[in-house]
Amino acid sequence: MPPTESKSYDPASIEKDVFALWQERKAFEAGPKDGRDRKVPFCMVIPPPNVTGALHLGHALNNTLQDILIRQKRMAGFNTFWLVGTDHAGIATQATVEKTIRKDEGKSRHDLGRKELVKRIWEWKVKFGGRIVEQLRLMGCSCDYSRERFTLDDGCAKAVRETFFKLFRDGLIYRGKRLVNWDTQLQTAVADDEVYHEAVKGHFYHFKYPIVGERGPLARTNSDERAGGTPALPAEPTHVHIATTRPETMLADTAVAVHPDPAAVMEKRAAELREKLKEASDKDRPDVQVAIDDLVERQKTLLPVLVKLRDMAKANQKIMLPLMNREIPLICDEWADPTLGTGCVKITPAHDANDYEVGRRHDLPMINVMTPDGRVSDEGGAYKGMKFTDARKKVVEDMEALGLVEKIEDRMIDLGHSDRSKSPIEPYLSDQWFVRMGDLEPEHAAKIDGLRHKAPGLAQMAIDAVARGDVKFHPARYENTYGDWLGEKRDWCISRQLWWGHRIPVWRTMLTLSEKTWSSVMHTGGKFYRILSGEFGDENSICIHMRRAHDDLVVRDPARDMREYTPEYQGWYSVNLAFKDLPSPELQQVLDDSGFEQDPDVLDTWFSSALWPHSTLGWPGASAPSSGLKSQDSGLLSQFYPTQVLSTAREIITLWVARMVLTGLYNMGDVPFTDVVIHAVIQDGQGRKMSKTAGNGVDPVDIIEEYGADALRFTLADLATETQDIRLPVKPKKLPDGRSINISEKFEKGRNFCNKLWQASTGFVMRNLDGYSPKPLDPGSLRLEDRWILSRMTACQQSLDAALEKYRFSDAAGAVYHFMWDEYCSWYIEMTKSRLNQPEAPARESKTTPPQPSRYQGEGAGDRATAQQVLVYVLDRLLRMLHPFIPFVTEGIWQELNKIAPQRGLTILFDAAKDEPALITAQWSSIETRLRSTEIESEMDRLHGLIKGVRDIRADVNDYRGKAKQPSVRTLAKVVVRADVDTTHLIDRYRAFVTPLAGCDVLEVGPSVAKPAGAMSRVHATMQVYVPVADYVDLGAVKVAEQAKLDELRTVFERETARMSNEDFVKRADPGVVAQAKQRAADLSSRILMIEQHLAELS
RNA sequence: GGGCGUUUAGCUCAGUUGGCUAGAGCGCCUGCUCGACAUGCAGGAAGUCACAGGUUCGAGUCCUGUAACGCCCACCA
Repeated sequence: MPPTESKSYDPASIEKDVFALWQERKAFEAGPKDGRDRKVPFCMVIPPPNVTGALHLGHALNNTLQDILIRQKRMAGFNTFWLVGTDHAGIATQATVEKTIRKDEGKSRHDLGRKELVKRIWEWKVKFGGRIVEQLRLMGCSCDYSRERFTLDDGCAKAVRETFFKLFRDGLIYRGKRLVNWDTQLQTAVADDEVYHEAVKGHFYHFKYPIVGERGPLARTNSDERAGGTPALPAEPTHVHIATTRPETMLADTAVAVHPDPAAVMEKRAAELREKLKEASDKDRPDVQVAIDDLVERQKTLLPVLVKLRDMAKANQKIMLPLMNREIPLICDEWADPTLGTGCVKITPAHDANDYEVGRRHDLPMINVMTPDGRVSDEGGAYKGMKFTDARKKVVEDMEALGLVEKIEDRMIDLGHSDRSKSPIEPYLSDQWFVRMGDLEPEHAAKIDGLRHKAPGLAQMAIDAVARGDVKFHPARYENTYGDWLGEKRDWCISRQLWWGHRIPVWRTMLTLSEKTWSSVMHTGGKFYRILSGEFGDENSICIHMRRAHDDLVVRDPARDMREYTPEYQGWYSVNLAFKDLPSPELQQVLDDSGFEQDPDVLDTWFSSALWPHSTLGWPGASAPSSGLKSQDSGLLSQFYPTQVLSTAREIITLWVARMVLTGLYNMGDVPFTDVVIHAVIQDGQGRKMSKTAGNGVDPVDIIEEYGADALRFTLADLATETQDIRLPVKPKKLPDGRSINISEKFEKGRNFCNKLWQASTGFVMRNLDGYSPKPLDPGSLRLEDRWILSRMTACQQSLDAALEKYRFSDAAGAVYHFMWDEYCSWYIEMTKSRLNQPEAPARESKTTPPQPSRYQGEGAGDRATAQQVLVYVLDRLLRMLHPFIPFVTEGIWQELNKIAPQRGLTILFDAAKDEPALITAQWSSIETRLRSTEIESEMDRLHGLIKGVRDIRADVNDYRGKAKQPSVRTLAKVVVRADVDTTHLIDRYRAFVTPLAGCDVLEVGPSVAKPAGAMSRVHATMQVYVPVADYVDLGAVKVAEQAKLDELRTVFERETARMSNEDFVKRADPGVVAQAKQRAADLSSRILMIEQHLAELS
């Protein structure tokens, strides 16, 4: 693009070419061959997006931040590697493909079968799975696309098997009956965090269960008690009253519980409430009072009954479960809260998490009345086969028929729903695999190599790593989220009832051991024996786990521990075989013949993502020795593990970050990364989550089309503060093609910024380079403005580096934004214009002052060349600083600049510019502190003060003229500046750019120049600026303006003097602060004096 | 219920160990098509820093409490 025509920057015109250039140069690949010595590694792994997904704004933000980091490090000479890939995302992907198949072919997954479905999903993945990575390219993300990974690829599969095997062998994986959130539609267990709660309309059913025995209604023929009014039966309860929102689960009740000390609980609660009443606000008081009244009533009427029931429970009283006609015990358990409901609670261990715990405490049977598809199971008696929703109606009807329904209340119920299918969750007892997170017996823990730093368990090991500072969070507050969650040490359910994913590498069967079966199973010739004997591998590749059904006797090494038959081995065993490697065909045959079947479940997607940092770098290696489980060096692994930075959203700190730390330590003996950057969540303008369904989301690809990739990136970086949420006002926009998209005006900031840079570079700098030839310069040959911009440039570089160091992206973007716009464009470029426009003419010598020995030379021939040289040099440095944020436009400009001005050093200050054909791998600037000069900056501030003062007066003048409907004044005829000698020299020397920038024809300056009549003034500490304005406005207006100025200053002055007259302030404040205040007060006072004088003269 | 966070200009947000007259971008107002840029230039108005106390010479900043909002976790027979 030749710098001839003047038009706005068009991102689309260069983004594609620039990206191709980067790829051609293989700039993204780890260890780029660019001749630079890149020894120090810098590695990040991308949080793998779901392979089904499309880029959303959260991804855009996160990947912008990562790309900023990696680009900066690449320029700084690190051997950078940004690993990219996608996640197979079990449920999401399977659901997506199942849905298409159902729509297109009307078939379910069961119609297709497991093998076929998995094949179809792979086909789908190959065809559509590349979308999100393509979108990363659109954004300009400099990932190493040549090493793209997938959590279900062979390398990851190998890592998964190895990890599973190790955990299994170490006794950290177990299979147990546990309550899970069951999604009856997808027929899979759903993790707690995949469940959302939603209030739905429901009912609260009060049932009566008859008490068995002499006192109960089953003995007496009649029961006429009603709970309303006075209780007739403190002594003789005949029924237990329970309340439930899920009546159908009563089919699985195995007890009813009452609290062991109801009186105490009620009293304690009452005391709490009375305490609360004392401190309650007026608003809350009535509610608290109601609660107290309720409780008092309960103590009167309900407590005697509960005490009685408690005693009966202690006497092993039985209850008859209606409908099922099953005797169940009345038990004492603290779970039954006497202040809630009826004070008694039905216990359904197989269908409720709390009841499950109660069941375990009291050794109750666990009866599961639900089938995987949400129907009543064989255990449900007459209700067998009914859908749960239908069973509910029928149960209530039947209870009513028996007269056992006390009442039915309407109630809102907060019900768990599956994130995926949106169907209600059923707590369900099912067989699942778990990773043990809690602390182990010390002897057990000591035997596990993977538990580093003498950790007692997996969770604690990961907690300690952060506590030690091996992993740091930014912002630091997220360490709490991490630590709190891990601190619960809840076991991790890793099995999913899906077909898409890493299948659990365990083969299972049941064996009967008896004298009769012994030899055929365990002995020579027995098929199982071939496995036991080590024919297919030793304990480092096969782990055998036997558990006897009736007493949970565990045999870990049957080959060693069960050599000969003894009667004590008799029993039913469940046998689990875990293999580190996929079974060979021969072994597979043996497994088939011996009745082993592979577990049908797949692993939680997070299991493979947890390994992402090391599995993608090559762990466990092509031929990991099966013995030591030491990682085989794959090159990448030793070079890049541990990685440096992980950037992600806070919602997966627990699900993902914590588990990566855990498996990293367990498998590698070291944390997977040293720094975790947690970015904010982008919400819409009302603070709502962006979502497809709500239609309030912004598609980054739309933004790229509308504003350009750089605009997207810059704006996001600019927004990336340390807050937890970012609001982004969203606006719909209709496109010419009729499509409607969401945009946000926020992105205009980024677009405008890129355009500004483009205009300054191609429209100004490059167009003013004729005759450009860099030559050695020393600081003394530079003019004030040259030294000033170099000083400011250095300041910018300092702020930028410091901000990036601390992952403060918004500060980093802001620093470069203001340097480029306010200092380089608004001041420096403007200041060079007079030099560039008058190539041969030396700067005029002052007429009012004799020539001084100048501190700033170069005001003559060659000045133009110097201006060009500095202009180009600063642009060069600016492009380097901006490149991580807005890579496309900066690279585009760099390429043009290379053609026009390939050499761009300040030769004496720096080595001759190296040949840097691409900005992406150009060198990051080091900070040259000797270029920084606060003295220069403050001198320039004085000149800026003068220029702003004159502009200010002109704006005032035009304001008054506008009101009088007179044309505005562009250039003032004359400006008079009275200043001290030093300032006079300064201004005089630089009048060449002061006059045009201020906008005046004549500039008079001197320590004692005559003050013009009828002038507006601006006063500073070292100068007074007077602009005669009688020709433009009437003096009344001037007086008004001056008076306003005066009033403003007086207010501030009063505040300042009040402070100064405060003895305590003078005595106690930091001396520097006091001195500052003194100076300020003196300043103000002299300015006030000058304005007062000026006003007096005007009158 | 537990934890974390937010509350500063009309909007979106900065404001680091307490100390310049509390800032930026957008929007608004005034004026500018003068040779990079109207996606621009010059200037301006606009704030009881949520509220109430406290500590301090001094509080947007620290402490206590209150209110509203948001997020995460747990739980709700």
